[in-house]
Amino acid sequence: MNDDRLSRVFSALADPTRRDIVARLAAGDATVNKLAEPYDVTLQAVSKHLKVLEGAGLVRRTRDAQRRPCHLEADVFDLMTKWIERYRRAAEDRFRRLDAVLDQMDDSPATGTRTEGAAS
Amino acid sequence: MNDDRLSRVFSALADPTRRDIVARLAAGDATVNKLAEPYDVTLQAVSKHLKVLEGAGLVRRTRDAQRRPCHLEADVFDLMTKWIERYRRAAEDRFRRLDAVLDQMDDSPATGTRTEGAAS
DNA sequence: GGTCTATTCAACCAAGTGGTTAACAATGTA
DNA sequence: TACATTGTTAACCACTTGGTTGAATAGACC
Repeated sequence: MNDDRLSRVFSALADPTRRDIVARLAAGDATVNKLAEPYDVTLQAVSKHLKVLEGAGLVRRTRDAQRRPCHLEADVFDLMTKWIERYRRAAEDRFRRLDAVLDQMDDSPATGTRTEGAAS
Repeated sequence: MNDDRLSRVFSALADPTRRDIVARLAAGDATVNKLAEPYDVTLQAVSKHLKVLEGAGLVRRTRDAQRRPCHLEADVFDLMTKWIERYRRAAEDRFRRLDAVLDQMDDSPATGTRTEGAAS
């Protein structure tokens, strides 16, 4: 289910710590310890965050001896931007159409054509 | 705090029902009852969802007698896309740089220049 | 084998979330 | 005024979440 995936991605990014992790991973791969350093939560908490990010497909973890380097998976961003852009564009188009209608009303204000709830 | 706002937006869109509401509002304003129709949850649940969307700045509610028409606020999408695009681009750039490094390594495989953890 | 390092798993806890039902508020209508 | 419509608020419940501590796993090093 694509819907579920989108939910997991948005949910994962709803947490500031996780967004910060993503931001830092955008600059380069890093281990769990390295990632946990700046935050004043336990290593286990960060490990959990990474599991969430991995579950959302935002992060991939490889192996390097005991280390578990984390890598940002940029592809998933597409899923989000596509969803967002789709509805943003729809909303903006509708807004423009409304503007056009209002302009037209200004041009000929006596036609009596009401546009109440016109945006179907 | 901008951080907090971003958290609320992502969190709001993490729910499929709320995303669906946004999708439908992109096609045009609607009342709470109208919005609640297709879902098999109570009106109160939908009302709560709308409150969350309003809190995230995704929806604005006006007044029309007893009715409370909901309107999609497209501006907030910018906040998300900006955040997403920023890190997507960083990740992709880094990916391209890595490609370039690997290409160069193919060209001259005997230079001995290791690139372990090079993406600082 | 023993130990250090890196990371995860398990059990627990307080707070938050999505849902419910029941009651309330506000506005139009007979 | 009484009633119907539209929607919110309040109290509650099951489940999830982000955090903790403590124990376990896995590989490197001596």
